[in-house]
Formats: sequence, C-alpha cells, structure tokens
Amino acid sequence: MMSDENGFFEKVYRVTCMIPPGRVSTYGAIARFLGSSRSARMVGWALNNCHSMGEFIPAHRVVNRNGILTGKHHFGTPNAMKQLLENENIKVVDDRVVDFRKLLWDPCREL
DNA sequence: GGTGTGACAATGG
DNA sequence: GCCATTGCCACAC
Repeated sequence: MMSDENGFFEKVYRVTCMIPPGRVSTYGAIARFLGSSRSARMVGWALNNCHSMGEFIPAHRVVNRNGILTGKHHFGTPNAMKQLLENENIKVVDDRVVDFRKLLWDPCREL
C-alpha cells in the first residue's frame, strides 16, 4: 500500500523525467542517486515497466555507462530511441551518444 | 515465501 | 586494452 510512490520504480520514473532535454543519464548514476548504486539493472527494468505507467517517460535519455543505447530495442522500434535523441539535438552514431561524456547528466552532481 | 529475472556496472584474466 | 565472468538489488510470478 502506498508503496507506489515510495517504490524504487516511482523514483526512477521521477528522476528520468527530471533529465533536462539535450542531456543523457546513465542507469548507474540514477541508481546511485536513489541510494542503490548497485541496482543499476533495476533502473532499466523500471523503465521497462514505464509503458504501464500511462505517462511518457524520456527513457531514451537513459543509456548505459558506455553511452550506448542498450534499450533501444525496447522502444518498440530500434529507430525510435535514436530518433528521439536526435530530436533533443543529441547526436547518435552507431547507437552511441556522441560526446556522451559532456552530455552526461548526473543527478547527484547537477542537483 | 522462494525463485528468477533484468534496458548494468565493476572486476579479473 | 579488450573479452569473459560475477555481483547485485528490487520487483514479478
């Protein structure tokens, strides 16, 4: 009960929505911001359920540590994620975010 | 209540 | 420096 808003998933959704446009974040960074630096995998899983939220989650701004669009296949179409990233003025080449290091948005650092 | 999983990350060879 | 393996923690069945 009422664990929905306090659940790990809800936190992931909220932080993911907090990612400013034109920026990208990593699963580990989000997980660490949530207090569970080792639950990076849970972050991806949470986004996997994001389709059940009823609200759109900018999961396309979340990539792995290498800046690779690991979950692009889960967007319905592998091109959707890249298209969304390009829509944010983010360059994506070979399923990798260009200047990912500069575009990296760390909640623990920026906040 | 236990088992399996999963869009990662870190470590070792 | 790259490839393979382990750890990991929260959620679904």
